[in-house]
Amino acid sequence: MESKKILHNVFQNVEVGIGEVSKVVGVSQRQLRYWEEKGYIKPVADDKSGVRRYNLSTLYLIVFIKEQLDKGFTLAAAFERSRDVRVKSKIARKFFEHSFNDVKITNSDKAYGEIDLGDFQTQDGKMYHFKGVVDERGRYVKIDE
DNA sequence: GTTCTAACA
DNA sequence: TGTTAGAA
Repeated sequence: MESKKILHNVFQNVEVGIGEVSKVVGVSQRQLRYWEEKGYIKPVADDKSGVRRYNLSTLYLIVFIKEQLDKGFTLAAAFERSRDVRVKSKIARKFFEHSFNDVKITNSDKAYGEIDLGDFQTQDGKMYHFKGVVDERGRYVKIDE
């Protein structure tokens, strides 16, 4: 199997217990159970034992909510923000679909390069090929003629 | 030793 | 939310 897919499966199947999540993230077990009761998070379904395990995406969500709480947001507001993040990520992924297939390194030491952003249609219907450039001038977009 | 539910400060 | 009790 393709190594990329293998890694994807590995990450997808990572599960962490409530004790470790609580200790590492800094959220009490009581909170995690309460958030679940509120419907904000969901432990891995296929666990008849009653012991909670969380997958990676849930772990990310827990970390995000914790960060928002630390910033002073209420639990409800924190969860609503996490929803926004998911939607925004989806929009961004859609926009940049297949855009990172080709990244040309122009300076390895300084991490300069050109990202092939692909073809984009402007509002007037014309198609252009864009490249995202990172170099000594900063970061900017370039139209590939 | 860890996690669960339920109840109460 | 924290904490505690009693069971799994």
